[in-house]
Amino acid sequence: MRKGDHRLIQELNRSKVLNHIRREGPISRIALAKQNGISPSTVASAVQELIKEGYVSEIGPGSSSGGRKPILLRFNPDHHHLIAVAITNSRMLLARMNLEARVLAKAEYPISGVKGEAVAEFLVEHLDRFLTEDGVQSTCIGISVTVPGIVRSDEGIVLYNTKLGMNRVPLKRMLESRYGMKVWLENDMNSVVLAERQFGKYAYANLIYISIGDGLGSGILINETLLHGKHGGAGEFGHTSVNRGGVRCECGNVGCLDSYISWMAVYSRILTALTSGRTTQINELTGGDYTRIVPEVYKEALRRGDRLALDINEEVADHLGAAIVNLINMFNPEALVLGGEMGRDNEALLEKVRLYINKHAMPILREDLVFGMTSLGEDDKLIGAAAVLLQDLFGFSLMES
Amino acid sequence: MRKGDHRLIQELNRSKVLNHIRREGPISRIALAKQNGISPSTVASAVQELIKEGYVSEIGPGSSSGGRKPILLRFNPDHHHLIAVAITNSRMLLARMNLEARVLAKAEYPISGVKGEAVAEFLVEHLDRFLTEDGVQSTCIGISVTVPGIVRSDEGIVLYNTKLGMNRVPLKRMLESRYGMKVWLENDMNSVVLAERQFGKYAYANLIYISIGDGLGSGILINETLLHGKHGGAGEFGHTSVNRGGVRCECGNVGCLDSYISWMAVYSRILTALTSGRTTQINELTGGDYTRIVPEVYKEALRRGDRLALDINEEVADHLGAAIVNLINMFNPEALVLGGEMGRDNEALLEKVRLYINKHAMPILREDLVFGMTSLGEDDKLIGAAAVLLQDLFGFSLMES
DNA sequence: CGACTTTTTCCATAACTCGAAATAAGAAGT
DNA sequence: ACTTCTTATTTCGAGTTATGGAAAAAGTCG
Repeated sequence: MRKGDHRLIQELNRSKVLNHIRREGPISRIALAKQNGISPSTVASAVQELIKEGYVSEIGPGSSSGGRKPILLRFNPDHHHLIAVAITNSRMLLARMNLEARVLAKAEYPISGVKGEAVAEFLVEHLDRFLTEDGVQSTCIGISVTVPGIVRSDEGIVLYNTKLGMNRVPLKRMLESRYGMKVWLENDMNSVVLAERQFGKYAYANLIYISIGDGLGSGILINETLLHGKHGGAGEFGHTSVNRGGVRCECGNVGCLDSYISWMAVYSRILTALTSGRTTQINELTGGDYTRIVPEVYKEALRRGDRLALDINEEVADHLGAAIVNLINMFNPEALVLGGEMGRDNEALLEKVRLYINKHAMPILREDLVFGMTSLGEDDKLIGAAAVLLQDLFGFSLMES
Repeated sequence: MRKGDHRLIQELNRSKVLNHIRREGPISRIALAKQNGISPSTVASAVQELIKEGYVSEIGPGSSSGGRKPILLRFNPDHHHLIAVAITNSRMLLARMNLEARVLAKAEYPISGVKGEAVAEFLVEHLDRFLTEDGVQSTCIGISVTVPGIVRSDEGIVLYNTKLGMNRVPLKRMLESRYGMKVWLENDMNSVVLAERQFGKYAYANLIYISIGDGLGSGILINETLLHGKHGGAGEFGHTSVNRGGVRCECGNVGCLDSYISWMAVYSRILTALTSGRTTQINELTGGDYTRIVPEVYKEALRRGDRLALDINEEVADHLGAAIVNLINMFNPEALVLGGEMGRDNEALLEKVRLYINKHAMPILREDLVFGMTSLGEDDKLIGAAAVLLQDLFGFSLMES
């Protein structure tokens, strides 16, 4: 924990002023002073420094009620930029973003056959090219990387990722020594829940994000802070056992939620139905080509009211609902967000799960619970990477250094 | 959030010094300065104040390696005291305790037939008498109360407790206005997990306490901070559903863990076995008197290797094990502690659950996981109440005031 | 145009930490 | 017993930062 010295009070006040401008701006110096309980002189000197560093700009006079017009200040998101990297199990996204998590430039590369340490090499190779682009005026704050799997964000190590075959890869150290910039590393689900809070429509301090894709993952925010657990392994929602008599999972447990409601589970149920000759609109949507059955097709079938899709959806919703009610009882969150390839835009699923929650969760815990669909677009993991960096850049903690 | 001013840095340094003496003392001023990165002069002035207030005492010279002997300082737990109140569903405990959570004086009253607002009156009545005891020299810091049920500790309100019939009782406000002292209020399980960390043998920042008694409860510590959730309703471990086809629980869910492994569930299974004529040592232990079947008897039967008790234990361990593995996957804790009437000293259960964990939890999450029995005695909830107060008294937070 | 308001800037002051020096007290060698 | 060295504590001046009040700047309103 930090000690108390003059640097501490100055950094704290600076951080309070900057975040207030970020969130409530445009705003005048005097309003900043009043709303934060800091004296006008202190605000003035903090603002002076922030302007010099390019984080804040004066945008001209505001309106007055009989006196000097205030000089309004706003956060300036474009004087600096950051590099966001989102690694998924199938592709790698690179982006240059501004301090409001807007994508300024983007590149995407499929990862196929690249495993283990080679993933880091693959990243470095493409990042080299991406970073040497011309015409970038603003200064770069650093690189923020999100990866699926178990990540020790404090040490910057990818501890464990089956599909990419990564095992104790010290990605942060590798990138920092190569590029001489500060590097952040975080689990992808964790990054997205931060992003939903900061840049989405879920500005809650106790927020849970649930992603249904080829696996099932979650990111959990408690008192504005990510739940990491001892090794960064918290939030393994997909390996919650929902059936003690179920099949053994690679994680060691039995009847894992993952094996009931991930895309793989849905896909195999569709295949079983198709091979047993059941009629479904999925056939028309794909022209009978099994390889063209993807989450989008399934969701389209749902929207069209296809019986098979609806049946599967019902089953998924039941399992998911039960698991989510357990989450609600354990965490008492303010809001729950559904996302991932299977969750996104899947209104049918959202509604079914909502019904389950209303029927089974404790009234006091669900009455004012917000339950909704992800509000970030397809760049969610890039925005997540940015959110991780920005939370650290603008946040204030007694723990650091 | 607090602003940065001179008071902040002084309070922070004072808090660092005091806690360092509390945890590492006896210790000299110079060692405090070195280990905290604070200058000797600052330490000296902080210590001077702490001595004046009675929190710290000089205990004489330590040993030297060729120079002036250091003056050792120790935490003085007896210059102040606090009042701890533990309300359970069946009785009320009052105690005067010192700042090391040692019980100095204790009283116990059965609560029978007292419900709702009357519980508060009952408390006040006995507390009046307890507080007017003679011979108390040290100054009283305040009153700390623990209650089962859903508690809004920030607002000091007992939101909800079925068995005591309490509903939105503003206990903190009531006691503060009557006694003119600061009052703390916390859920009982939460208080105990704090106590296990501070005064028990589980000094982990990420700790989960599980209590099996007439109900099933948990207290969860994340990064040294209690998990409260939005309304203080987090940690309702007993209402985790483990069987979607199970019986409906009063909480609204189905197949709650509570209905499988609480004392009520065990008791009813014993009764069923007895009435169906099964032979068991429980008969000998109770002389056939069903009303004398209590958790202690069941645990004694277990120790004696009674077949029925062992069978029930196996079943309980299976359910509990599955639920705990889910906890491990969600929280990735450093340590898990088992307590409560059914858990305490129940080595058979501990071992069975440990086996289940080793078989089903993800290796990376369980390898260095500590799983053990509660280390606090029967005063656990009183020590818990003290821990809640002391955490707030000695801890430092940017949030307060 | 003058009186009044509101915002911003400037400056002397107070509070606190820090580092160096002074003081205190004991250890070790002669 | 005396000197020298080592370590701990205290003292004091310097440095840093917030603060409150005064002054300046820039409006509004009649």
